[in-house]
Formats: sequence, structure tokens, C-alpha cells
Amino acid sequence: MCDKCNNEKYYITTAIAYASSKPHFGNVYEIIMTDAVARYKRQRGYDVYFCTGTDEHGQKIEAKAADAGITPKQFVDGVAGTIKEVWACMNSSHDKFIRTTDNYHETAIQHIFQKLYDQGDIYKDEYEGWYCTPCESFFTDTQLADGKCPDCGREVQKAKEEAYFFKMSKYADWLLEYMESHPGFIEPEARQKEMINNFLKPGLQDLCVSRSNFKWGIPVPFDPKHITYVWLDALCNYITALGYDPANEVQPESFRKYWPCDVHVIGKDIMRFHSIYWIIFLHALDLPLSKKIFGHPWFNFGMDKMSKSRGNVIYADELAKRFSVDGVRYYALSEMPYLNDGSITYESIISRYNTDLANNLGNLVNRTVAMTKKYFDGVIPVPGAEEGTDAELKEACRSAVGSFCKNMDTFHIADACADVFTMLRRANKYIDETTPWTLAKSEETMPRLRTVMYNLLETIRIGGVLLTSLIPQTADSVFAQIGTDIRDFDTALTFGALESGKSVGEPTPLFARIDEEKLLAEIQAEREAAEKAAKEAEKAMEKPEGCALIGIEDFMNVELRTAQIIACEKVPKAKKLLKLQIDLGYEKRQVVSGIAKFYQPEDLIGKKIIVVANLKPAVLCGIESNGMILASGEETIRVVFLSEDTPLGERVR
RNA sequence: CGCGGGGUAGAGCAGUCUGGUAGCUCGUCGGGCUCAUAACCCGGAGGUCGUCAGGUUCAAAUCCGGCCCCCGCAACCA
Repeated sequence: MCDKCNNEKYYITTAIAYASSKPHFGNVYEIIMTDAVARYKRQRGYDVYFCTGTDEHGQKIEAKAADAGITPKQFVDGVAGTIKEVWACMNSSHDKFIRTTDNYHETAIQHIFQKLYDQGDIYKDEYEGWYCTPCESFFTDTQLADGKCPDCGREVQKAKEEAYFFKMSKYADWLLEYMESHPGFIEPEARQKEMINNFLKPGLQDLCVSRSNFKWGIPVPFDPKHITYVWLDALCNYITALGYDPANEVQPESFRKYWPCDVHVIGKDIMRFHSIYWIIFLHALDLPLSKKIFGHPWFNFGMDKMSKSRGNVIYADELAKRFSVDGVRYYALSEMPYLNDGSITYESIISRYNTDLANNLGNLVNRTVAMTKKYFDGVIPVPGAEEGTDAELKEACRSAVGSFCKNMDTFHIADACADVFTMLRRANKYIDETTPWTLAKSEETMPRLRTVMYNLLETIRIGGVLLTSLIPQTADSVFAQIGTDIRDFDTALTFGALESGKSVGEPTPLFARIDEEKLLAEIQAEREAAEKAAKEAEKAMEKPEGCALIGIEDFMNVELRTAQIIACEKVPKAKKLLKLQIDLGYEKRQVVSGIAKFYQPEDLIGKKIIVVANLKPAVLCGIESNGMILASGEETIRVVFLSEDTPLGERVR
């Protein structure tokens, strides 16, 4: 039942965070969850190695650094520092923080690239590849459909830029076979099905593993105008962090000890890269495969995705100022569902905090310690015979510990949290059942009081053991208050490890209750102030990054013409696409446009618009499109409409 | 018919594999207690378990089938 061991190793990792900006609460969930599992495994006796870090290369970082007028290295030094601070603020107990700009990592990546190249898994695409520009994909001769892109059916060109590719196709069958014969390799299970059905069964394309259009990356050793593209660079952190380098004659102790990885904790969005590319890289390097990949869901803010452009970003360290570090940790751990995305609201944070932490846990500890002080002068009493509901309380502890272990072992962290609090709730009930204040009134019932108080303190102690991995600082305070340092996990498995005769500490509230109305009003006020500031900032908004200047002749190469929508319908299988019939006056055409989310087909009929009339035809979801409708916006798209009296077919310039 | 998950009290979820009194947390209403952080404990109200008065069965939230809706992944913004 319980996954107990004797000093077995346990290697656990988070994905490395992209060092382009400060991570928001959604990103921080991963480090909290992984930390909880790592701490739990340590408690169970595992020799844990917990690795996290930052992914610091790439075009985006290069561009951001340029904007800021500093070198990319200076830029990532700053962001990596911020990320380390946030991790520290969340009380992460990682053993290793790797940065992809670390020397040993860069060296090892070059050796890995070389090795894979030497053994023929990486090849340079010079003449055989067909590139579909819109799909940004390369295809071999055999992959083409009638000489055209198998995805979109358009013309393909021979690759203009040379690049290095990894032969994923060579390993696709092997991986499919592996996944199908290893249920539980990816958890939750549904994600494994997604990978098999969406990627492996349709067949893998070779992966481009180099770039030459920007500079900020690890140079390809034998061809320095190319740099290693993100996935080969970033994913390999899991082995380079342990000192792996193919150039080593013997891999270092740490690698031999901890590899293969026991679990990669990652966001569901990068599951594909880990479960497919990473596993194939390992196989190609002839290394043992990681044992498990866990893809956690994301936190949304209310119903919306958290994003800067929506202005609803929440940062973990800011939450911690309001709710304490353990308040934030507990909220993240207890509120995130196993499979589907979770939802953050201030109401639910306050509710979790008050109900579970302040009332159920904090008040239980407080009243129990206070009574021990009052009735026994703070000395933990010696228990007597079992009576009344004692057995029920003990059973509640026993079953909570069992269930907790099962849930932690399977990454059902929220359920594990619930197990602890179910147990604590039983203890609160036990107080009502036994009414210690009544027992204290008569000398005759004092022996019974001793048993009751002992049982309560012991239940709290067991709770403290379980909470150690979830909210470590709070667990420390609990132990200090009940006056014991007996906190080995094994002592939670049986009831009665608490030593009588020792003195409890001072009863100090663990969590001060939060006045919900007051805090919500405060947050509301702050948000309004922030919005006001944002509006003012918007006025002074910097000019967006534009394209290079062009001459009038370049512009005139784009043939814009007025047209009228004469028919419009949804494209059945597509969420975003509308199929439009448009009249240019001199001819009628069919155009497909990705505006289905913003316009009803019937509302568009009769409207006059501008189309790019000389765009090459394309096929979208199997439907031909001959042109493009002008529209503005990214998240919300607005079509550019013309006044009703505009003649059809006129050139626009 | 692309693949997968789901629709159970006002909210969030368990129960479905292995048919047989519909359960938990929060909220709400009422009561109790006084050790404690207006906390804790007990009780009530509130659900035809998406739908087809579908099928199987003595019995369906649970098994089978049709349909509707939501979510994830893929495809897709020309």
C-alpha cells in the first residue's frame, strides 16, 4: 500500500523555466507540487535528487535583451535571479538549479550533438528536403502528396536554409510500441492516449534541431553558424544536471546513481516534447529511459487564462504577502485538480485559508495546546486505557495516513491534502465527544482526561508528519507547539509515538483568520488603482515593433481590392474558419477566413470588405481559399468593413 | 463520423470498473458547546444523478444504445 523503501534513489525534476520573464502563479504551481512530492519521498526514506532550473537560450530572449540594450547573458542573469527568488520564496527544496548557460551544460550539449551526428541520427538537410513555408515543416519525397505538402496541399520548395535534423522517423515505431506496452508511463493516463493517437500513430516527422537565423544558443560544434535549437538543448538538462557528458569515459557518480529519472513533472503543454522527443533522444543516446512523465494541468484566473495582456496575472510571491507562503502552497496543492485545469479566485483562496488552515488545523492545535497548558501545566500526559471513541480516532489516523501515501505516490496531491484535513476534522469532533473541560472538573475523571489529551496531541503530531511535505514551515510550528521532534514518517504509521512527560510550547495561532469582506474590498481597490495606472501607461504606450521600411513598389505588389460577401457558412470541422463567397465585381471567389469565433455567417452577408486579391491559393481544412480578408487584432479579431456605397473591385491603397 | 475526458444539491467534487438505502467539502438555515482564532460539534433544507417516461434487469448514477452540451489534444487564423 505505502510506497516505502530503504534508501532507494529518487530523481525528480520540474521542467526548466523559460527565462524570458517572471513566472506567474500558474508557472509556480509546478515547483510547489514537485517540491511536495520530493519532500514526501525524502520522508519515506528515499535518497531524493530534486532538479529544477532555467532555459535561457532562444530568439525571444535575444530580442528582449536587445530591446533592453543589454547582452542576452546579462538579461538571463537577471531573470534567472528573479526565478530563483520566487522558488526560494515558495520554499522549494531543490537540490540542483541548472541553467542552460552553465558551462558544463553547453559543453555536454555540443558533445551530445556531435555524438548524435556521428552516429547518423542527426543529418544536415541540404538538398532532399521540401519545405512548406506556411506549415513551417520539412518533408521528404515520400511524405509529399502528389508533390505537394501533405498537410495543406500547397506547393513546397526545396529548403533554402540548411539545417540539422534529427531522425525521429527512425524511432517512431519503436516508441509507439513502447508506449502501448507501458501504460502508466505518462500520467494522467488520458495524456498518453493523446500522444499515441495524435502524434505517434500518424507518424513522426524529423525534428529540426538547429537554427541559423539567430545567434543566442549553443553553437553546433562542427558548424558554428548553426546553433542548437531549443529542444535538444533544454531537454538534455535532465542528464547534464547530473554531470552526464558523452565525452566522459566514465559518467560521474551522480549520474550513475540517479539516472534514470523517476519522474518528470511538467505542464501538459509540453507533454509532446518530453514524451516523444526526449524519450527518443535518450534512446538514441543509449541511455535508460525516464520512468514516468506527469503532466499537470494549469490554473486559470476565474474562467480566463492568466495572461499579461488580459491583466489578470497573479504572482505567487505577491499572494504570499497576503496569505503566507504555506497559505499559497496549500492553496495550490489542495485546489489543483488531477486532470483538468484549476481555477483561482480570491474567494476560494480565502475560503481554503480560513476553513482548512485557520479553523480546522490552527484552531485545533491552539485549543489542544491551550488545554494541555491549563490542565497539565503543559506536560504531555501519560495515556490510560482506551475508551469511548478513542478507537475511532485512531482508526481515522490510520486510514488517513494510508490514503495519504497512496495519493502522494500517484500524484493525487489535492486528495492527499483532503486526507489530512479529514483526520483533523475527526480530532475536532473528538474534543466535542469527550468534552475535556468537563473531565477537568473532577479528580475522578482526570485519568480519562489524560488519555483524551494525549490522543489529541498524538493525532496532531501525526498530522504534522503528513503536513511536512505540503506546508513545511507550518509543520515545524506544529511540532514546536506540541513540544516534540518525533517526526519520522514511520511514527505516523502507528498511534502512540509521542513521548509523555515533555512540555508543550506556547499556543500561538498558526494562521490568523482573514476578514473576507475587508480583504476583497482591499483587492478590488488595488485592482482599480492598477487599472487606472495601466490606462495612463497605455497613453504613453511605446510604439510596437514594426517591420522594416518598404518602398511604394513593394506595397503596390499587394493587390488590395474592395469586395462584397455574398455567401458565408461555417467550415464544419474547424472551430475558427468561415467559408465566404465574395464578389469582386469582375469575378467571384471563395475565401476561407479564421474569424468564426467573432462573426456569425448571416451577419456578414452583404458586407463590403477589403481582400488581398493576389495571394496564392491555399487549402485550409480541405477547402480552397483564394485571398485574404483584412482584419485587425490578435486575440479579438475585427474585420475591416467598408461603407455600403463602396463600388466593388476597386484597388485599395 | 479525427482522438480522449466529462455532464451527480447554489459552487467544487466522490460514487460508475465489481448494478441493490445518493455521499463529501464549501455555502445556506436551525440547534449545541465554551477548551479555542465569532472557532468547534450536531441537525435541517436543497438532487427525477444531461437527455431519450430508450434497452437489459426483480433492481440502473452504475451495464448497453441513440441524441444534446462542456472540456482537453490534434487540425485550423492566408
